[in-house]
Amino acid sequence: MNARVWLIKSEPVKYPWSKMLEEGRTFWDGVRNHQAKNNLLAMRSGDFAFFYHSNEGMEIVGLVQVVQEAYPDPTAQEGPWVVVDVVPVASLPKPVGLAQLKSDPICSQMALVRQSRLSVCPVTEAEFQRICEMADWNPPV
DNA sequence: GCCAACGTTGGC
DNA sequence: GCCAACGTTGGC
Repeated sequence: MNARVWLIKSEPVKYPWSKMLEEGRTFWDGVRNHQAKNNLLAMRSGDFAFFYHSNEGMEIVGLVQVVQEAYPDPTAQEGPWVVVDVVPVASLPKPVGLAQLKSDPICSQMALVRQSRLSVCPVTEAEFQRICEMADWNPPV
């Protein structure tokens, strides 16, 4: 695939996957970390992102697609913060938990695992394939 | 509930 | 410019 793959985190208490499905489209706000912001800026329309539940659940539950590239965060008073717009693509048949990722030779090297506080991180092609496999899912790409 | 990782702030 | 103090995130 040409599109790149990312992973975005959300606490289910604040914005669960069920709400993403319900709303159909949202802007991804709240990023206040420069590394995460740079990742948002690097996203292109058509890129995909796994949707990860942090804190509670601690698992990848779905895939979204970027439909609007970075623009200023409407919820930020000031600063360089940006958001992107995403739409849900699919729920994973089997969510993939953090423990599973950690025990997998490919996925244990993920930015998600190595840098637990980074809320927007890149996913490699190999990691993407492996996660789809673990999720019992054939990506429509 | 605790703690590690890490970013930010402010004194010097 | 360094570093201690502190706040936040997120896993356990």
